[in-house]
Amino acid sequence: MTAPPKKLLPYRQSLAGSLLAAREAVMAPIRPMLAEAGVTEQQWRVLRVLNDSGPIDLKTLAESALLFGPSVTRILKDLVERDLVVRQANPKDGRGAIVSLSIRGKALIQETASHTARQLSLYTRKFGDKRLKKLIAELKALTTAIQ
Amino acid sequence: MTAPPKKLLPYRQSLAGSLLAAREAVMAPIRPMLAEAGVTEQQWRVLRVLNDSGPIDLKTLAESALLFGPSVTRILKDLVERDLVVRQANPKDGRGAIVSLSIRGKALIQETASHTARQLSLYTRKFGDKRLKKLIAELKALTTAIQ
DNA sequence: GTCATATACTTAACATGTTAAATTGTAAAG
DNA sequence: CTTTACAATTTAACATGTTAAGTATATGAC
Repeated sequence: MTAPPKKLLPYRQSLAGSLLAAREAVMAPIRPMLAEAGVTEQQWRVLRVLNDSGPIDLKTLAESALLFGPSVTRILKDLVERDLVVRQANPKDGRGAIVSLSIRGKALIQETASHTARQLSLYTRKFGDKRLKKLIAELKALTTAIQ
Repeated sequence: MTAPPKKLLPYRQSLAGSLLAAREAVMAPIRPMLAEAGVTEQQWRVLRVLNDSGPIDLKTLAESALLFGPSVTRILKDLVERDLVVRQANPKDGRGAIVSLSIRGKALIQETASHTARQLSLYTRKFGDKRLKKLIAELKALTTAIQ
C-alpha cells in the first residue's frame, strides 16, 4: 500500500507559479525597452537600486537588487567600463567599494524610465490603479510575513 | 534645460520588484527541499507540469512550465536519463515528441510534494488562507489582463 | 508529385546565475 | 604587536538561460 497522492495544485495556479507567470507577463513588454537602452534586466535592476539609494556598498546593492555577489561583481565591471556607474574605494573599509550612478547612468535611467512608465500606465489602465497598488501592498505583506 | 526627472518608485516597491521579491521569499525554503530530492527548480517545474497534464508535447510543456524550448530539451535529456520521465515519438507528428512521468517520476513528485505542502501550509498560517487565495487570484487576473 | 513555407524541435554559442574557494582587509583577544 | 576569527569582495568552475541557426517533418499551393 502506498501513501495517498497529495493533491498538488496545477503549477500555474500554485503560489510560485502565479508569481512567476505574473512577472513574465509584466516584464515581457519591458525587456525590449531595456534591450534598446543596451541593458539587461539585471543591469537595469542595479541601476535602479543605485538611483534609489545613491552611493552604496556592494553587499547592500546585491541584496536590494536581489542578485548574488558574484553577479554584482560582473555586472558592475561592465557598467563601470561603459561609464554608467562610478566605483570608489570605501573610505570606511579598505576591503569594500562604493558605487554610484554616473551622469550617463542617470541619463540612461531617466530616458528608459520614460518608456517603462508608459507601459506601467497601460497596466494601471487595464487592471486599475487602486487594484494594482493593493496587489503590490499584498505582495510586500506576503514577503514580510513569510521571511 | 533637461527633461524633468521621472519619479521612479524604489525598485522593491515597483511591480516587477515586488513580484521578484515575493517569489524569492516563497522559494527560499523550498529550494533546499528540491535539492534534497535531486532536482533543480526548473526540473521541478517540468515534473509538476507533467504531473498536471499527463503525456504532453514539448512545446506545450515549455509554455506551461515557463521555460524556453532549448531549456526543455536539456532538462528532459537529464530527466529521461534518470528515468524520471519517459519520452515517446508523437504518433500524430513525426517531428515532435511526447513526454510523460515515469513511475519513479511520479514517486518523486509525491514524496517531494509532501515536503513542500508543509511549507505552503506554513505560509497560509502566516498570511491567511483566504488572503493567500485572493492574492493568487489577483496575480492570475493581472497576468490575464496585461497579456 | 514538387515547391515553398511553416512548425517542432535540437544544436551551438554565448551571457548569466550559482556555489565554493581564494584574496584582502578588519577587529578583537591575548 | 601577533594571532585568530570574521567580513567584503573576487575568481574560478560549472549549471542554466537565451538567442540564433540548423535539421527534419508537415502542410498547402500549384
